[in-house]
Amino acid sequence: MNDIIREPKQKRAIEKKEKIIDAGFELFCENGFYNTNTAEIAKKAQVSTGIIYQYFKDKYDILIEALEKYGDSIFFPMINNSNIDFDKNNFENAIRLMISNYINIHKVSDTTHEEIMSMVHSDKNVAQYYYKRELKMTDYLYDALLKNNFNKESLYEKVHVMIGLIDNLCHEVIYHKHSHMNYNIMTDLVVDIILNLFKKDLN
Amino acid sequence: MNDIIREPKQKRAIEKKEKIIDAGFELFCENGFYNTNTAEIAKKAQVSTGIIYQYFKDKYDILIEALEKYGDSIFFPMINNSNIDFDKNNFENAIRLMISNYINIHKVSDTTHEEIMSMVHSDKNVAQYYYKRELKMTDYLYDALLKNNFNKESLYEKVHVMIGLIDNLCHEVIYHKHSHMNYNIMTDLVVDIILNLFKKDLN
Amino acid sequence: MNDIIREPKQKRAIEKKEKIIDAGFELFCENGFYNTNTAEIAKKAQVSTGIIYQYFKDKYDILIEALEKYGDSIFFPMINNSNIDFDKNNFENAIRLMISNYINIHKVSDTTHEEIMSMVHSDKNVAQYYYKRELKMTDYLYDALLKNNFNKESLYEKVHVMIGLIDNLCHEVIYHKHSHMNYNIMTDLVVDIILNLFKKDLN
Amino acid sequence: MNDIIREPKQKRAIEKKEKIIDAGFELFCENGFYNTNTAEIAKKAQVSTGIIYQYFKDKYDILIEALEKYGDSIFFPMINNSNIDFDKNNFENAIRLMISNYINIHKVSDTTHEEIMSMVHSDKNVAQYYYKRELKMTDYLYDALLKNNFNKESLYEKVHVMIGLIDNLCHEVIYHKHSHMNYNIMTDLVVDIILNLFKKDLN
DNA sequence: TATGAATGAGTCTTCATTCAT
DNA sequence: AATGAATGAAGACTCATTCAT
Repeated sequence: MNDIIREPKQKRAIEKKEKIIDAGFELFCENGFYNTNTAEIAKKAQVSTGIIYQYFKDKYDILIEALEKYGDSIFFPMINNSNIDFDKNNFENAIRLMISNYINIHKVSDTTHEEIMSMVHSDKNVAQYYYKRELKMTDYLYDALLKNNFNKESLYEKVHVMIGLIDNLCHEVIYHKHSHMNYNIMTDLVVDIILNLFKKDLN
Repeated sequence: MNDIIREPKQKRAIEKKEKIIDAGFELFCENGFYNTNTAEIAKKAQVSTGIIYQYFKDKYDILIEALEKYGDSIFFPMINNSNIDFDKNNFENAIRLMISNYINIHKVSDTTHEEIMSMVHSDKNVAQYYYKRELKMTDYLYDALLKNNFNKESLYEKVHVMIGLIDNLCHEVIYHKHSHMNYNIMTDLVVDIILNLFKKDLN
Repeated sequence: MNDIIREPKQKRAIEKKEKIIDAGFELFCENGFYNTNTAEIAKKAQVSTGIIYQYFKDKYDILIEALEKYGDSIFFPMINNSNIDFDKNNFENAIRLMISNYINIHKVSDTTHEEIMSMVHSDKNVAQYYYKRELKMTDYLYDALLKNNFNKESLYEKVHVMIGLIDNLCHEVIYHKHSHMNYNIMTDLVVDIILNLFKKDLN
Repeated sequence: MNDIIREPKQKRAIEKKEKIIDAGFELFCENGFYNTNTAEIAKKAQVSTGIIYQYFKDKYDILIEALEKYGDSIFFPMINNSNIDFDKNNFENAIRLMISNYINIHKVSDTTHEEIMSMVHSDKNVAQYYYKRELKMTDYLYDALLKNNFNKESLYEKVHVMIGLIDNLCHEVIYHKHSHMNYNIMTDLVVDIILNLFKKDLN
């Protein structure tokens, strides 16, 4: 294993490194880590195979750097790109918006999310990133609700339960297709539960 | 590929096949599918590499047969081995029992569940098994509640939401260790939500 | 390697050995020696794999015994099953009959002849059999012509050349399909040559 | 299967590919395709096993490329390296020269020709090459005779019969060693037949 | 005799990583 | 810094042959 990892400082070199990260991550997300080889990554990044090992310790290192770069947008995209208003008067809308955001994003990049979650479950470092982002997301919502004068008591736990509910619901809608399940009912159920969680705050 | 797959009929042969399935599955669960090779499986099963291919089409086939064998107990162990009483008067206890069952089982086999979930997310066939079991679990609870005179309306969806809540909670307790999180509060929260879901049934 | 090869004396055992030879030879002729495995042979012969090694030293030995058994009919089938009359007055007919016999037989078992010839070219023992049969065939024709009062001088060589001509012609007709070639002309040419070879005898 | 087959452009790489082809072909010709493994090829070519699969799809692909390279000189060497004069006044000499050429070349590379012919009989692609070369050879002789004012009628068929006669004779001389056969007589016989074939052209 | 389960050396092929240029 | 050719260990799978019953 090469132990001289160069940290690129010239613009072109930095671009090259980025290209490798992007190409690698795209392939990992499409086909999984084990089904992606370095030759493919190099080809997609329009780079030679040798150069990869100047910027990265090994193939796995590409994954790690990619997570550093794309963690936010990949793991919890629902808050990343949109500014949702969590005003008490708008709360139900806010929740429904989060749900539809989540579903839409995942519908677009189907395999991506699955391959990432696969790695979350099999690799401790990927799991770390996932949990870190989950925490960040929880904190973000916690702060947003606090700013909107929601009661602080058990707020952290409530937020976490809320995220879990939305997460489950969305997966159900996107992947499962259990034939007996009525997703409109289930969505209303989830929204009701969340509103109920915060009922003291909302009137 | 060898197309003569023997279906063992003699007692010793059946035992041998079982041994391979068990050894393979244990290794897959410990190290993941890609990090387990056939030589290791053979060694752990105290068997030659060749014999594997008399009973299984390929390495992947071992995984599939293992899922067939252990699917129930692996995917949704909380109901598998215990008979929980879902009488209305006992409902809160029943829920708390499911939660502690779940947590206890998973604490024992830490990596197992994670590696399995990894495969659920990366392999369509494993995912199939998972969803099938999830459905089975939902049906089981649905029937149990119906038998105890819970209202049929939206029952299926409620059960599914309930399972999701418990699932999330348990993962949180077992893996996450978010420092700010109070798990007693969170557990109470989840129990409350579930009781609330069925409040019309419970008084 | 097992060095105790049993020579079966009971009727059932002899039948079993024959069955193995037949099954093996059929498969060798269909798919080639290297693409045939002992499991297939055993299966086709309705016999266990183990028993093969009681009657045969190894897989190759099956081939050898099969050649012993089927050499005549496989290598030079044109004279094997038909009694052709080589009377001088009927000579042209006799030749044309040999040609059509040859073509018909080979059209039926296309791969057989090819796989056999492949082995003739790669295996010294198979080659031996081939040459032995070729000689036998030559002798047979030699005797037949002698009996019909053909001149003895250079007869042996003439017969050999004749066989070669017929052999080539038939292969051309069966396999080559050279687009520019007119096979009727070629056949007449070959017949003429042969008649000419024996012109002193024929008038 | 690796789908990145490199077409080498640097001189050294091209040499390496050639080395693999040569080593592979030599071994195939010596021991047959099935009795040659990639490790041997790599060793003989002074190359690592891995590199083989950068230049060739698989082991079989080496054979195909070798045929492309050596097909002419292997299949019909009698015309390849010598310019024979087919002038009518020199015709008998030309034929006798072809015969001795053929015999000499084959005496040198004994197993080669046999292993190749073995493959011709068992592999459709190799057969294709053989037939293509045979055709080329026929065309070459056809053109040569035409240029020397031989009659066009049935010329193609005559040439083909001639090649077959020479082919048979040479094999007889090289391999068969039939004890009763007088090869001088047989050679004279074959030459006579060929002269007779073209007797209208020759006086 | 007969079975068919079992063996394990051997085969092709892949791929992360290194190295000569 | 960069290339891409080269390495070779490792992996999945096959199959002739042996062995326990």
